[in-house]
Amino acid sequence: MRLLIVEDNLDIQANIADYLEDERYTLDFAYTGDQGLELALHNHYDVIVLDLMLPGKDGLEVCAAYRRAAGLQAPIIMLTARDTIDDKEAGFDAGADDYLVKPFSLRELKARIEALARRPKARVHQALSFAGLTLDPSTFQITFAADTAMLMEKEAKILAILLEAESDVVPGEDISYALWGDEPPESGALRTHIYNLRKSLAGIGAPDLLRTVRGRGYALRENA
Amino acid sequence: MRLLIVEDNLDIQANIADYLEDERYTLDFAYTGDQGLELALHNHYDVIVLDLMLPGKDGLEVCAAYRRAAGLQAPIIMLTARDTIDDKEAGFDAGADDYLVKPFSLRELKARIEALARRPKARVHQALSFAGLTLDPSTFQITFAADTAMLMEKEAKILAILLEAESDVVPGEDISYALWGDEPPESGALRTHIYNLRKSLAGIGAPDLLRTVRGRGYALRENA
DNA sequence: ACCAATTTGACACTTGTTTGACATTGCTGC
DNA sequence: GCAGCAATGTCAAACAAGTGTCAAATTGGT
Repeated sequence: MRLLIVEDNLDIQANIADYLEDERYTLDFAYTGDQGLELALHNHYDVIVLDLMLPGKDGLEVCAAYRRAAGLQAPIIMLTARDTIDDKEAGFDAGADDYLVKPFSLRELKARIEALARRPKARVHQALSFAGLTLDPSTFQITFAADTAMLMEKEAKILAILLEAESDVVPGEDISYALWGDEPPESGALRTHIYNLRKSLAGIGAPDLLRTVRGRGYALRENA
Repeated sequence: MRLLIVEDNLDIQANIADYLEDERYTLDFAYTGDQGLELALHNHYDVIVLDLMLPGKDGLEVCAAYRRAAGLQAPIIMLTARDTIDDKEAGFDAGADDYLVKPFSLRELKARIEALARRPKARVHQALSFAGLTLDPSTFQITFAADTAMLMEKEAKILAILLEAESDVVPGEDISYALWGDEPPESGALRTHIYNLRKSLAGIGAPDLLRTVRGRGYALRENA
């Protein structure tokens, strides 16, 4: 089981580490809210233990930001010295699953971690859609009317960008950057991907949905 | 949202009723452990609030009995006057999802109810099975139609992970982490285990059940 | 030392991506 | 209009990374 502990107090951190770091747990630590959020977004954890008062982003902000990021939904235990009802409610509203007031017993922390971990992981599947076309960003499956098809990763990513932009024009350069970052392929691979994406769209009865705006980029067409 | 409140103290019951019985909640009440278990087993609740000290069966017994009953896994909040760590641990061990010490704030109760309710419903640790394939996680025996076979530990663990994910894609990295933690074998041992697992599946007449999603992981196939 | 389970490593195969050569389109200024 | 030209479309072949395969070596327990 993999845990993320976000806590700036080194004593508390050491205590938690001593108590939980047996063979069944693997712990990652963060000292600031930003660091914690970074780790949480780039790794998979079974449970996240999050202090409320942190340097940088505080626990509530980290919690809310993490919950906004799709696809990542590890249960969160808030840790805090305060214990007013308002704080607790704010914590739960931000998306925390449990709330523990300092000083707390390590045995209780462990019990609550295990209670949360045995709940099944929440899955977030929010589909992107526009003009009758739907894309599931995690499976790369597209749906138009009754037809479906699978896309390759790059094509799906391109389509996701265009769907998010709705009918706005997206510069090819932006798409290129989203796919490859600073170092895009030298030869126009993007052209090929657009070509393949169009073929897939035509295959499910949505031809001409993806239009070219010469010199400015690509966009989805409102009507048909 | 439908709640079951198992509590023998009529005052507390009335308080909870007053506070929670708005349009968003429907409350059922039970006064004894037996009555509570009866109701819990025959109805679907989103959350169950369970007092620890009850006439007849106490909360721990009710909780454990409910958890043993397959198919019913509403989250349970334990309510109690005691607050020693041992009691809490006993509660979590019995299968409680949260624990609240009397006297408690009704607002906190509500916040915790909502935190539990928004988690997806737990499935019982029913024998792991999917698409006609069954795995006994303790003996590593798999069954498909009339055929059975034994798996090695690693292969069984991989299959268990995939079965839990149902038809979702599980990244190879996640499987790797579950098997070996931070330090996976350098060479692709996972590939070999997948290979062997496939051979075992083919041996009992379930070939092609385990599919590869290139670049993203492995998953079980719904149909064939 | 033996046995079973696991890991290693070499190699073959598969598949998504990129390349490059060429065709087509749609501007621009003459 | 109509060159001229840059941007874009088309497609098959080449590439590289990911994955499958399997036998041999290693590990860890009894």
